[in-house]
Amino acid sequence: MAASTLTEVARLAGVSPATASRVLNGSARKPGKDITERVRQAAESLGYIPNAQAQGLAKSSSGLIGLIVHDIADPYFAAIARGVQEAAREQHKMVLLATTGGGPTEEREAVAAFAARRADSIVIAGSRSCRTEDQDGNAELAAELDRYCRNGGQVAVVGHPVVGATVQEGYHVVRVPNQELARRLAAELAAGWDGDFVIVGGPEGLLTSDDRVRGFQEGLERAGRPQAEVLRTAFNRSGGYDAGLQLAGRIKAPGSGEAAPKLCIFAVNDVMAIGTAAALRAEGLRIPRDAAIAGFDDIETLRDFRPALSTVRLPLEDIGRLATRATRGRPDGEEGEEAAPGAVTGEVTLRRSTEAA
Amino acid sequence: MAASTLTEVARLAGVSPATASRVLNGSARKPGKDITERVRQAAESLGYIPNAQAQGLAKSSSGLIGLIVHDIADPYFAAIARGVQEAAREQHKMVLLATTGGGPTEEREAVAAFAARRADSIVIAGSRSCRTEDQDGNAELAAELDRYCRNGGQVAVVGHPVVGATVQEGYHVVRVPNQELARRLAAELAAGWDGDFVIVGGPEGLLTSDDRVRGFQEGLERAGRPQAEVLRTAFNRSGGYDAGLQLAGRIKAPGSGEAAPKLCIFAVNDVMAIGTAAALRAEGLRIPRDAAIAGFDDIETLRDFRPALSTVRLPLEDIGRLATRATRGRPDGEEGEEAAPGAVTGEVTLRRSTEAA
DNA sequence: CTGTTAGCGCGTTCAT
DNA sequence: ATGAACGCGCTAACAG
Repeated sequence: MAASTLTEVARLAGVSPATASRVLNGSARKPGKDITERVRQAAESLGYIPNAQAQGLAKSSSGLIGLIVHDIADPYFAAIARGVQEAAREQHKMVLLATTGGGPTEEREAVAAFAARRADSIVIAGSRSCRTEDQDGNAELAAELDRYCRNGGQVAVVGHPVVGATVQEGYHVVRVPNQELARRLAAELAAGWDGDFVIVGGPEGLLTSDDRVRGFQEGLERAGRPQAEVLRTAFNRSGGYDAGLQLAGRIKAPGSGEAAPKLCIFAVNDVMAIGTAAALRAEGLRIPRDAAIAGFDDIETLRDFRPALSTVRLPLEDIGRLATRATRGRPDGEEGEEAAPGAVTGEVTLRRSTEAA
Repeated sequence: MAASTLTEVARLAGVSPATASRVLNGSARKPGKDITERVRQAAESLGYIPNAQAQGLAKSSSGLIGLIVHDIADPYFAAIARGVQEAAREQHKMVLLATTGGGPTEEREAVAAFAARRADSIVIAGSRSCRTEDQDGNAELAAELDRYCRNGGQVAVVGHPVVGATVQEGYHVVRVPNQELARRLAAELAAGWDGDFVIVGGPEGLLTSDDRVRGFQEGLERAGRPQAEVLRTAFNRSGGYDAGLQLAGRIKAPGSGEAAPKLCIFAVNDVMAIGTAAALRAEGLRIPRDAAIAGFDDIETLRDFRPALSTVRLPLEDIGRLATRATRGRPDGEEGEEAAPGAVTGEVTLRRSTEAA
């Protein structure tokens, strides 16, 4: 009852396995027209499906692309995954998924698993961490990637290079201008807002979060504004919610004279911003009446949120696509000096959630 | 520069490949304690990573689970994917992802690709279609699945069995009580709403959509209400938006005497509902003041949407988990007669978007 | 242009 | 308890 093999097909067609292979799977030189047809029919009638494992073993290349995310249900990663998936399809490859929760240890395991499967390339989409507790994990992850690359694997990382990874062939980084974009967001916000700013950030050491915090502060400084206080919390909705509760208390508590300067909250990603907004609302506050709020990423599913969330648009899907393509050189016969892997740019998008009115 | 092999490890440890294999990968009988240690060290120092392709070839089983979705960026599928991923991890397997856009032809290709990779099991998460245009595609898909199962593959489908698929060993269906839940939703809605109902459904022939439409109509009927008009549109946000525009015109246009009965709109999934709501808003209408609206699925990311969306909560993550587990028998040594694959239940969740006030 | 031979890296019988 | 030999299904280098 096992699937039929190439040998069986060959036998039925009355040819050698090699010939059958040449007909059915892409080979340089094509057999005669008559033979070709016979083999095709035999394969058809047997319902032959090539064994990719065996092909991989023989060719030492698996047609697999490994994708590492923190959480596939997070719309940020889901969007990137879609881009990766598309690019993979262009390359006639399949995507292997690994969800790690963000820890370097689990990421290392994922890389090892991909290496074991002989994935042709690996895309790492989650933010890097440089916390001291992750130091050892990062080192091991770096070592694993290093080995993977040395064995001919291709790696693309979104955002930041893995801490401690040796730059080498096959190791690509799709840089995301988080800092610069956060700076511009701060600039535009500062231009239309008189009150104070507060930043709701992820845990210190999360590079993506840190970049955005730093950029935002820079933007404030250049605008002649005082630095914003930074609240550290989890890098997800519930972290945003917690911060929101805290801020709500603060907004309502003090001698809130009618002229108390309103707060503008910058959450370092949209999902956190939504959480923060939910908390404020739960505490009876209105946006942007009682406080303004801005996010980052411009998650598609959140675009219908009201009041519309000011944010920075990131081409998530493109990022996934670019990362995947970077692991393959230029798509189908283009040239150029390892042409810029396609610069990622974002766009500040001010909406109602930060309107002063 | 290629990765080191088991043979190399064995040589370095001064043992035979067979022994090395027994030590490094799970085998019944364990070699001597001293040998074991030597092999371990050799493997360590060489950075040995087993070649899963070769293992798979030898054992004819790949440790792979194939997951088929319409679109991984759709939060519905992303949630299911998370569940699948978790269950896969329990089974020490990896997830292979295929995005098909929903067409049976692409689904067939995905199944073939999974079969080629010798995936141990396949989870199909997208809704089935029984449109006549998909008839041939369905038949081929069914045939492909059939063959896959006959070769020992395990299949789990979420919602409906593939149209035309032969029921057989290894073919599981995780049933989702869409119809019943829609019926209950209609009942609860009817109890608190005097106006008319309209249904925003997906294209006719999409089984999930059809079930929900049918169930809703049944619920209305049992409540003594007239059948609702059904608008057919795309099964996604933009489809919902289009329907919303149309409905907005209708709501505003007629001799809208102050006592015109308000409309309650049931969109067959949350994403469509959000689209519809966005369109109404864009046309200057308010929810639930000018019209009520309800969805289906209770997508997590959409829970912070305001006004809070009435919907039917579906345990999406569990569904993914159950489907995956169904392909494996009971998890790690449980017993019972192919115990109910874990019944999926949902819960009507009324929120502000359908408040009569 | 076709068939033959020899591995790819590993698990698993068998003997020993 | 260990090692030798074979086969998983296929591709690639040869030979014809």
